[in-house]
Amino acid sequence: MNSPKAVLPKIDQAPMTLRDIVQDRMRTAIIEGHFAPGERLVERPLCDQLGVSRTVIRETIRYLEAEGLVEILPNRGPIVARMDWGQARQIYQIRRQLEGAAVAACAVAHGPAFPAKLMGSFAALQATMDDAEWIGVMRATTRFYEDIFTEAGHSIAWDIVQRLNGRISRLRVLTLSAKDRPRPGMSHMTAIRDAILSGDAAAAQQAVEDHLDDAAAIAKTFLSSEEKPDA
Amino acid sequence: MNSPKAVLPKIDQAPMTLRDIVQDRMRTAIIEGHFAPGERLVERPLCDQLGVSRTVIRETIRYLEAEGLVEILPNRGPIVARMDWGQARQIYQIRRQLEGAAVAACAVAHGPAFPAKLMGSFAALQATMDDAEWIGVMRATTRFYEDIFTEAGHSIAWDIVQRLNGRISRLRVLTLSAKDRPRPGMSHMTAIRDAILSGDAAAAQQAVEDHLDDAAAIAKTFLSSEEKPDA
DNA sequence: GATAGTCATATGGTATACCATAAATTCCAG
DNA sequence: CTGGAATTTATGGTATACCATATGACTATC
Repeated sequence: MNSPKAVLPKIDQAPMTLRDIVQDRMRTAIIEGHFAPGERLVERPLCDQLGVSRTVIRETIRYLEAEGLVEILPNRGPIVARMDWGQARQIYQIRRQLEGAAVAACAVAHGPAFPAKLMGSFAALQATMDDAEWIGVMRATTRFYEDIFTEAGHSIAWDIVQRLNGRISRLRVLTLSAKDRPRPGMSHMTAIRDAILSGDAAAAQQAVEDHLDDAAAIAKTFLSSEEKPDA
Repeated sequence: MNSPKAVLPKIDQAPMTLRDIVQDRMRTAIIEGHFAPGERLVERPLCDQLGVSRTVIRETIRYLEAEGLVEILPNRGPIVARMDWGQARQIYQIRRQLEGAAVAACAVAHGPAFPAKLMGSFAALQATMDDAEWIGVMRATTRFYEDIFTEAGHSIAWDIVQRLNGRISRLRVLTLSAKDRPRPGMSHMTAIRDAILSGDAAAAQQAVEDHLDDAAAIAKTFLSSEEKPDA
């Protein structure tokens, strides 16, 4: 009755409620920059655009508020969360700790099937580096790290890191498109991969920390220049 | 025209929307154990109990879902989030990193007014230790750590720690009421306080890690015994 | 003409009623 | 006793109405 190829690979798998769809759409819209930070998220226009009721929109906004992607101004309503260097600095610091621990744990504890898997997601990452699509690079980077966190068994830390990444997505885009540096992260990524595969936890952790220190430094220049045009 | 003393210090300060109140109530109800893990949270009864509309309840549940206190079963609805040792282990591990970093930063960077403040919240904590009210102990502990995180400027990490604490609140109660150990945490707390006030970052971090390793060990015995009655 | 007061509009917040679906339970027939 | 159908229950989803507040425009008075 259905398509002949899809026998029963996945019928539904995810009940995918309307809320989930809207959540996903709005989250990616914010992360990918279709809404600017500080921009108001007016309910009724969103209802029209997405074709859903206010209830769904409001529940979604609550969820994204808890995620830190949206903030509520008293008597004004929700806006896309803003970000200053003070917050970004903290986020990079936390990522440093969590990602460092994850790669270290992964380096010493990965199973026999893992190297092939990591090489795969690394190759995919490398492939995205050629085309200038930052969105593809970000997704491939996410998958690469997801493999590491999953193998390390750090699922909760991965959850936290993903949310933090959502909050600094704008900065990540800026650091990726820093053209003066020819694909800076790639050498760090290679170092991370090699250290993990060779079981060198300390080196892996060091590579992650170097990578994030770099990214934080770039992000700082951007944030400082754009948010302090007066000083 | 108004009260003569209050010229204009603060009129409202917190608009305190209904959602905020309900959120707070349900969060503390879950954290303080008035709802058991796995217990269903049926919307309409909650509406009656709290005297609010479904909208508020639903938005609150979305928020708590994002916080990890509530999970949604497909086609069943929300339940109080469950917890196994695998998750708890990760949470204690993350807390170890974040709290360790916070006390270390606080030790080396606290201002001149901070020692008095910390002594105050520590004294309050000590006072709660006498009466067996675990809820008071938990609140005092929270305030003690809040002072530290705030002074260290780690507000985002504090946010994360608080949410993680919410998810393991049941375990924290169990470790607190472990009667065989006569107030075990207090010596660690004293060590943390002294190390911070003397500016010894390494010692402070070590004390935190010892404390959390202890707590995790106790939690593990509880979780293993109650969740593996068959093995 | 400027200031102050009033009014209208837009938005957020809340409440309620309604429908569809899925799951569990109950009940009936074989 | 067993299998299946019908009912109940709860949720997801939607629409709508109402109120409070904030903002901006408009008007009236000095």
